[in-house]
Amino acid sequence: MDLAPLQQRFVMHFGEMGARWGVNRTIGQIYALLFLSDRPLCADEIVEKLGFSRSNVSMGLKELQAWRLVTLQHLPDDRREFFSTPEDLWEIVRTLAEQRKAREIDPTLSLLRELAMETPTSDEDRHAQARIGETTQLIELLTGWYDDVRKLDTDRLEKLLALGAAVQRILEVKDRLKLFPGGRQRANPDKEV
Amino acid sequence: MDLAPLQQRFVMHFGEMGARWGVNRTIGQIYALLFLSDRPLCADEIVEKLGFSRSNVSMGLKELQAWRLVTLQHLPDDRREFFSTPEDLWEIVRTLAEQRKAREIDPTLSLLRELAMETPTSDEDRHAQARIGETTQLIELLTGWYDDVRKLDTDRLEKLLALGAAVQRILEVKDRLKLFPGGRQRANPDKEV
DNA sequence: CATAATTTTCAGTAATTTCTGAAATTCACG
DNA sequence: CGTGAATTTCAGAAATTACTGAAAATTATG
Repeated sequence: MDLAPLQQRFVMHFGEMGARWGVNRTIGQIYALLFLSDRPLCADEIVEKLGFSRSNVSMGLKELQAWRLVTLQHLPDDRREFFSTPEDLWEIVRTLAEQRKAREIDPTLSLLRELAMETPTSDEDRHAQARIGETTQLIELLTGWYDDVRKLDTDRLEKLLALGAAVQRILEVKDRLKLFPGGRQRANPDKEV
Repeated sequence: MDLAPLQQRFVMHFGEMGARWGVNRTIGQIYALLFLSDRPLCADEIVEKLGFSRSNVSMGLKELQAWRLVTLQHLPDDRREFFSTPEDLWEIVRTLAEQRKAREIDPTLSLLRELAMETPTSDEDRHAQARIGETTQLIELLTGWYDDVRKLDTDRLEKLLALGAAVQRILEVKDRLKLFPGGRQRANPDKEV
């Protein structure tokens, strides 16, 4: 491996972490390398830097493209394919969230919904189904929230995140305004979201 | 395997999914079984239901305890250990988030902070370090938000999630109130959270 | 403290996943 | 359309991870 110590440590770490994120060591390292690079790299450069076989790098890049985590581009007067990651970190976060949802959450949710339709055959089944129903609701709440916030532009999203729990205080103010009116009144204050 | 079809499908699915969540098939299935069960189960019952070896079940339960995802309890006049998952789904979500943060995010964050301190030895290094710095900031923003919302009680958390992007509209109202005052004014409106 | 029920450990094996090198394929360009 | 540079495929090897059974350790109880 031919890398400056700083980059080496980063790349190694993401190799290990890759495993926890549904990709293998090779893929984690390739991604980390491209992420740090100040220019697109071609497959042979990656082979050189990381010491994997050419075919392994080829497969890794394929998978990273399937995840939409790297993009392919051509340089003028060069037949080779060059790869890079987005400059914008938020774009990366959004892609990761999108892909993980598609791979982990969506299939689970459709199974849960399907199971919730089945007719239970015993008390045990009835309990299991109740549990499955609760789980479905909770996941729907979480993914619904996600579907909402992902529509926000980055600037608003950052502000919202920076607010953190403070948003809660603002909501309390909102509620208090409803309880002790001074301005316009809602028709039915009990009907909470 | 000795399970009603409904439970069987659920258990199988979480066996596969377990792999994506940092545990293996056995552990995913054991957890799913306990999750659906209407009463605590002992190791031999799990062996019976899932068809794994006794030792494998023992190791799986150990790991689930390390994750704090199952709790051990004793029944009166019975020497065996019984296991169950929390009734409250939110408790489960919180535990999962806590554990994944501790296993994936925290080690990454401390490495990134360390690397940000190193002295770069080249232009390439300088670019890499800038990227690492950006990443650190972004992760800090996300974990800061998480640290805030996890302190909310379940009721408030659910309401906040249900609001979704609508919270954005409320914030806009808040901003407008600051810009066109009518009530009490903050001392220093620029000093945002 | 002896016993028997229960749980854990661990060395070896089975299963799975990752990785490689050789061969096949693709593709731009003359 | 032939050439050669670049990429991909894939069968098998290597490495890793999961699982088992036998033996050891633990623990409640008489």
